[in-house]
Amino acid sequence: MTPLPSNKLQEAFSSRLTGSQQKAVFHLDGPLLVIAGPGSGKTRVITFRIAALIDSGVPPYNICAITFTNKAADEMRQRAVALGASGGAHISTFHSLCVRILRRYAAFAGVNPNFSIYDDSDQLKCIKQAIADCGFDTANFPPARMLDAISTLKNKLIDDDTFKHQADDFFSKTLSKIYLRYQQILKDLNALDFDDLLMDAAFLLEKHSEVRADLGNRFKFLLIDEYQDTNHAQYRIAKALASAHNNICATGDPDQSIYRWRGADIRNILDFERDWPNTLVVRLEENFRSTPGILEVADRLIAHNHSRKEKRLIVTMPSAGRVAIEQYEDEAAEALGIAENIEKLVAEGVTLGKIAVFYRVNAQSRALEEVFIRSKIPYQIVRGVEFYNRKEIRDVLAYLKVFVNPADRVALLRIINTPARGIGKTTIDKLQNFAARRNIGLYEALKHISNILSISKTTAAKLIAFLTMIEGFKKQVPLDIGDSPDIKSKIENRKFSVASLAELVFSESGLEQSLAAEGAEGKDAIANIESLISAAARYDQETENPSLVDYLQRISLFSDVDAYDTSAERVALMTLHSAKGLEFDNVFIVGVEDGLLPHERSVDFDDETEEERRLFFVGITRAKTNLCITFAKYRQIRGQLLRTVPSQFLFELGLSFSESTRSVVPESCFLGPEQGTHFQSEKESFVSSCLGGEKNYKSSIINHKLSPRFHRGDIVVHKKFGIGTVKDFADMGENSVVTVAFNTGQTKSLHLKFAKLVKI
DNA sequence: GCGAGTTATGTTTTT
DNA sequence: CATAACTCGC
Repeated sequence: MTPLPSNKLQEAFSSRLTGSQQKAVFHLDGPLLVIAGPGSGKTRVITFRIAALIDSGVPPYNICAITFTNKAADEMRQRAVALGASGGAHISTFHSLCVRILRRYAAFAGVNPNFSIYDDSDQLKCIKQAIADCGFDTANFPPARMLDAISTLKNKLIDDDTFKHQADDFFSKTLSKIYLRYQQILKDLNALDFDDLLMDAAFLLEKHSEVRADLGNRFKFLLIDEYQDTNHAQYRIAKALASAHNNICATGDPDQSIYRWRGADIRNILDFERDWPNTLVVRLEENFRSTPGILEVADRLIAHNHSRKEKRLIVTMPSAGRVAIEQYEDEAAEALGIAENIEKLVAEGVTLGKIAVFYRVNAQSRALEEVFIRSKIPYQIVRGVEFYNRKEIRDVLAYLKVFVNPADRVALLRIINTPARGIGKTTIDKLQNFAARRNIGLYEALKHISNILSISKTTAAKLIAFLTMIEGFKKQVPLDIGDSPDIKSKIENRKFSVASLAELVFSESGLEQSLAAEGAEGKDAIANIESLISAAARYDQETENPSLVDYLQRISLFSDVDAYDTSAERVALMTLHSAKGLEFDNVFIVGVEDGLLPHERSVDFDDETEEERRLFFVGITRAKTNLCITFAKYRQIRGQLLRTVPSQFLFELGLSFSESTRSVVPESCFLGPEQGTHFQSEKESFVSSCLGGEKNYKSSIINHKLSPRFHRGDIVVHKKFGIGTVKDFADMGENSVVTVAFNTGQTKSLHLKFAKLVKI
C-alpha cells in the first residue's frame, strides 16, 4: 500500500534535494517529523511531498496541508502546482480548516453555519457585558485579563462547563462564572471567537466518530508546517484527523517557537515521537539561506537558551555580505541611519523589495515611516488587519454581517445608528430591555417595535425605516446553501457578488452621504471603502461560488502578512513575529534595547526571556546576505524620552564596550566569523567596568550615568504639577520613586522613570 | 439625540 | 502618546 512516486519524478526531485531532504520527501507512508533549523527548506519539503504524493497516485483531494498563515498557504499552493502537481489539495491554516469543518458538520457541532467570527474588539464588548451580567466590576476584573485567561483555557480545550468543576479558588470561581456567561452570550449572538473555532472543531472531531472517520477518509495525508507553534487544541485536532491512518508529517524548529504566549505548546513537537510510534525523524541541519557571518551570530545568540537541545547551523553559503551593529542617538536618528543604509544599498544596485526592517512592537514603525516619507523611500507596512480595523470598513462589514447573521448583536448595535439616523442610547436601551424581557434577539425585537409602548411614534418610524432598509438589502443575499451540492446546482443560475452588495450598502445606507459631508477625513474614509469594494470584487472573481458568509468568515481570519505584497518594489516594515517564515537579502532589526527586545513584560521570567531570544533569532535568520542590527541611546516611549540600555542580547552576539566613548560600539561595528573568540572576555570586562563585579548591570548604568538623585528639601519642577518640594526619595535605580509636595497642595509619589522632574 | 471637547487610562507579540 | 470613555451644551 505504500505509494511511491514515479522514477521520473524521483530523479527530477533528487537533483534538487539533499540526501536528508529526499529521505523526508519520499517517506510517504507513516508518521514523519522534520526537525530543521532556519533556511533548511522545511516548507520546501512539504511542498515537494505534496507533489510527490500526487505523482504517486494519491488524489489531491486526499491531501491536507496546514500552514501558519493564509499567505504561506497561497504560496505553497502555487509552488506545488509549479512542481507539476495538479491543484485540489487542501492547503490552509488551522483556523480556516476549522471554519470549513464546523460549517460542513454544523449539525454535529451544534452551531449555526452562518456564525460570525469575533475578533478582539468584538470579544471585548462581549466580555464586558459578561462581567457586568455576573455583577462584577471591570475595575477588579479587567476585561482584557479575563479574555486572556479564557483564551488560555480554550487553547487547552477546557470548556466553560469543565472549568466550572475544577475552579476551586476565588479567582477561578469568578473566572468560571464570567466564562460561562461569556460563552452564553457568544452562543446567543451565534458568534465564535478565534479560540472557539479550534476548540469546537476539536470537540466535534473527538466526540463524533462518524465525523472523524469521514474526515480521515477525506484527508488521508496530513502535513503540518511550523509545528513548534501549535497549541494543545491544534494538537488534538491533528491527532484526531490522523487517527485513522497515522499519515502525519510535521515540520518545525523548537528554536523558532515564538507563540508560547498564545498557547503554543513546545511539547507538541518534543513529544511527537511518543505520540506517533514508528515516527521517522529527519533532521535538516544545513542552512541554504544565510551567509556564514549571519549564521555565526545567530548560533552564538541561541546558544544562550538553556532549555534547548543543542543544534548546529551548518553553513553552505559562501562568505559575503556583512553583519553590522549600529548605535544611534534616538529613534529618529536610527530611522535616518537606516534610510541612509538603504540608499547605499540601492546605489549598489539592490532593489527595495529585497530589504526589510523588523521591530518588536508596531508602534516603532512610526519613526521609520516618517523618515521614509521624507527620504522618498517606497515602503509597505505589513499590517493587514489594520485596514479591516478602520471604523468605516468595520461599519460596512457590520451591515453585511447582520444580513448573514441577524443574531450578531455587536454588528447590529454598530449600524443601528451609523450613520446617525436619530436612534439614540435611550431608544436602544428600551429596545434591549424589551428583547431581554421577551427573551428574543435584538433584531427580532425590531420587528415588534409597535409593542414597545415607551417608544414614541416618531422614533418607532425611524426604527421601522431602518428595519425595512435592512430587509431590503437582505433580499439581495441568496440563501446560504452550505456545502450540499444538490441544492447548490439549483440556485446556481445567478452568480452572487459581494462587491455589488457592499456597493449598494454603501450608497443606500446613507454612509456615503454622511462621509461625503465630513470633508477631508470623510474623503479618506470613502477611498478606503472603495478599496474594500475592489478587494471584494477580487474575491468575487477568484472564488468559484462567492458567498457572503464565506467572504465574511474569510476576512475575519486575515492575518498581517497576508497583506504583504511580495512583488512590490518597496521596503517591507513588519514586526519580528510577522517575519516568521520569510527571507530577505537585507535585513535591519531596530530597537534592540533592554525593555524592547527582550520586551519589558517578559524580563521577569527566564522562559519568557528565552522566547524573546528565539524571536530575535528568527529575525536574524531571515537575512540572506546583509544584516544590520541597530539600537538607540534614547527612545521616546509613551511620550516620554527615556535613556535606554542596550539589550543583553547584543552582548550575547559578542559586542564590545568602548571605555573611551562610554558607548557599546564606537559608531558602528562589524561582526564576522573571524572575530569569534574574543567576545566573551570583552563582555565580562564591560560589565565589570560598569559596576565592579555586580550582577545587575542594567540599573547600575542608569544610576551611574543618568538617574538624578533627589534629597529631602530639594525644590523641583514638574511638567504638569508645577513647583514642589521633595519629601522623600526612594533610590531604586531606574525604579526610583520621589514623593513631592507640590505648591498646588497635592502630594504625589512619582516614578522617576516616567515623571520629568527637574531640580532647581 | 448629538457632537465637541475633556479627562482618564493603559500600554507586546496575533490566528 | 493615543485612544476610550466621559461630560456638557445645544
